[in-house]
Amino acid sequence: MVFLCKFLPKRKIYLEYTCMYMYICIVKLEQAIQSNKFKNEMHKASLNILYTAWWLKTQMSKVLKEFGLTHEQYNVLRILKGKYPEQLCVKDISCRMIEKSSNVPRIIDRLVIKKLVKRADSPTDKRETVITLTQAGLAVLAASTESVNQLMDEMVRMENREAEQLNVLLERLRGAEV
Amino acid sequence: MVFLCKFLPKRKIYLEYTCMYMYICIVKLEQAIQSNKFKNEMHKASLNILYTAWWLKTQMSKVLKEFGLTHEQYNVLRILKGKYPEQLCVKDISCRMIEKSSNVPRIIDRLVIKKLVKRADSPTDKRETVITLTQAGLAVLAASTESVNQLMDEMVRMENREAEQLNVLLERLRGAEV
DNA sequence: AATAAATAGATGTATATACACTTAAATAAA
DNA sequence: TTTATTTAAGTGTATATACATCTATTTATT
Repeated sequence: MVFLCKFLPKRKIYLEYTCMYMYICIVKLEQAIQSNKFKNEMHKASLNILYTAWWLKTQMSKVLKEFGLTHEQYNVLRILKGKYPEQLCVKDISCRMIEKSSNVPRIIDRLVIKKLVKRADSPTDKRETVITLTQAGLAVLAASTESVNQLMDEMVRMENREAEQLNVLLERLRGAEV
Repeated sequence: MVFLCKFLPKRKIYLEYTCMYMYICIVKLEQAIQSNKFKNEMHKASLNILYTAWWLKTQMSKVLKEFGLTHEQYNVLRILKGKYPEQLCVKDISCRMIEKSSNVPRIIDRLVIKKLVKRADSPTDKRETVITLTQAGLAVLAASTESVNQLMDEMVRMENREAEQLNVLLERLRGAEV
């Protein structure tokens, strides 16, 4: 059972939980945002996507925190791993970020301080900086990825077929542009 | 056609677009994050949800910016409207936020400065503050909601049946906890 | 009634997002 | 070859998130 709450109440007769401490296992959107006034199913779906993304991020961040990583720092490390041992410049990382408007130079600043990545000038283009994973970065990434995968396995029990269908629908949603 | 880019290039032979200016109409996740290494369909689905949420927020924020609102400020206004003319305390708003960890007191600070909401002490509980929409708040909300709805109609062409199915799958995902 | 526990809201700090802007370098066009 | 355009990375500012902590107040328990 996964909780968002910091503590379980000591009293026999509980007071109301504040929303911050409320169980994260609430499933229904209507209950999570305490509203059932949706313009239509598409409106509900957009709120559902935003809520599910928050839910996923919150769960993952709890695990990543044990490794001193934020969700975004983890994303940068994974991108670097994807091409390892090749080096990537800041732009290459930005392009691969899930949230495109992330400020990659500053995320890298923090990873450099923790000695998980190294910055160097590019030999081919003097405007560029190239980023490399350090051995420490590789180790932290491996350990945290294992924990994240374990969390996902515990948390989400979805049929492969259902996940496939979800992927189709999400791309259908984004692609519906005319 | 919706762009993320600030400008269209003046040159005949274009240089590469930087990722920040790249078209937002990329549909395929593989292309958007330039990776096709997914552990399984569920892993891909989780990235797809995070990316789609970012995409939705980015699109909506562009519209809301014309009204001087952030996505979160808009969410607070909508929640207040949902119970209008009833007043809500900060906790009631927090519970209804899509992103539960939002810091509602500070979002309200900014809405108060813009005179879109009013703060007052609760008569029944001295710890509480009650928040009310002002006439200006109602007006800005009505206008911005119209624009947002219009955007959604233009942007997303999804069958009602598909949106329903998407809602089922998202709740299935969150509810799959054991 | 006195005390312990919990709540409501606010505040402080580190990190991240959104967006505008700057500088140096690279590239296309004149 | 000179100039205009574009790119890469970084910086500054306002806002938001994540999380811990504080104070006043309310509620349950003793």
